[in-house]
Amino acid sequence: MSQQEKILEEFRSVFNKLVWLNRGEMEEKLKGHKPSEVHCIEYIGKHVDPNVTRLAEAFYMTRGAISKITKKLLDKKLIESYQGPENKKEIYFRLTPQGREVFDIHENLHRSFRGRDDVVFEKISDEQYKTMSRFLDMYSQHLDAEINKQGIRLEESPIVE
Amino acid sequence: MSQQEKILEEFRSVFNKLVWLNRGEMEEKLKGHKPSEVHCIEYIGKHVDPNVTRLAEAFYMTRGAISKITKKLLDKKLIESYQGPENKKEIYFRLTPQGREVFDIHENLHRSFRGRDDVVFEKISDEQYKTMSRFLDMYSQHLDAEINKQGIRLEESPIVE
DNA sequence: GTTTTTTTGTTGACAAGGAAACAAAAATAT
DNA sequence: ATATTTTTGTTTCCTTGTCAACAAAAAAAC
Repeated sequence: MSQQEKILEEFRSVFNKLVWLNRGEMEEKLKGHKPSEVHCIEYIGKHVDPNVTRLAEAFYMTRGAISKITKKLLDKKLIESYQGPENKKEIYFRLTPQGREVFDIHENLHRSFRGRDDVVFEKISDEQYKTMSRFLDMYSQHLDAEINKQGIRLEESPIVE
Repeated sequence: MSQQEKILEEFRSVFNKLVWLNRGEMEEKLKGHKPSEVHCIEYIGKHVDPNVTRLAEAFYMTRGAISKITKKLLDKKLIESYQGPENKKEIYFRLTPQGREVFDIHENLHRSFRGRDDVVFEKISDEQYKTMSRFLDMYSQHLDAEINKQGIRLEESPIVE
């Protein structure tokens, strides 16, 4: 196995563990709310004039899927919708007081997760941070370029009728 | 945003891009086979006497889900099942020649993905590798310990009737 | 050796999310 | 100004995976 594969595999493993570990506590403290619902609440609480389309883009999900989630949140009175006077098409969301409660619980959980893992991050020097950050930036840029190539290639082979 | 959150966010972003980018080509080259099916084929091709339970554990999925996937693969004649003489309960899988073809295509794709990203990894020095690897190891161990705590806590609160 | 418990694989009911079709509104072209 | 195209949100149908219940086999307890 190459160094490349080893590093990526380790990333993946750490991520899986992190997700698995956090989900347990999440489910316990936020019983009755699905992860995707909490996710939406978090986004709505942190952005101005969020709508179905923004949420979909942020989560790499379809508008249809988000539409269903926000509908459930509206039914539960955790969010409410509003519109601007100059646009009758876009529908924005804001948290209700009950939604804000869920939002706060979630934020506190995140803080506690961060605290739990502090011991690890304290041992990282600034230089080590920089090394990793630089690597991730490089990789990210490289992938952006490759995604761009893909995009162009797709456009270059249009459906002919 | 703390350094901790920043690094994790960058990890997540790189991963999303990687998945997104690779999936495109995968779907193109392995048309007619779902990602989860290919995933199972890969595992079956690389392990001895794989069964539903092993696959489920490897992918963090339920046995039910795996059972359905392997059923589809059996119908497509990409895998076949066999049993040992001393055990009438466990059912193992192996690739058919057709399944082997899919396996090989998948392996080649992986090689090409690796080649595509070589430019990035070539720029990483051995020390930088070590830094990242050490960090990931530490984090991984820390999470294992935390998961253990969770496990114990769960066992300590049995359902009383 | 018999009984109980655990493991293994399968199935059916259910929920989540994607794809596509759609209507209404907005933006753009002409 | 009008016609066309794009954007936005919703709904329906379909696929995938989870959960719970189950039967058969194996393992463990007694």
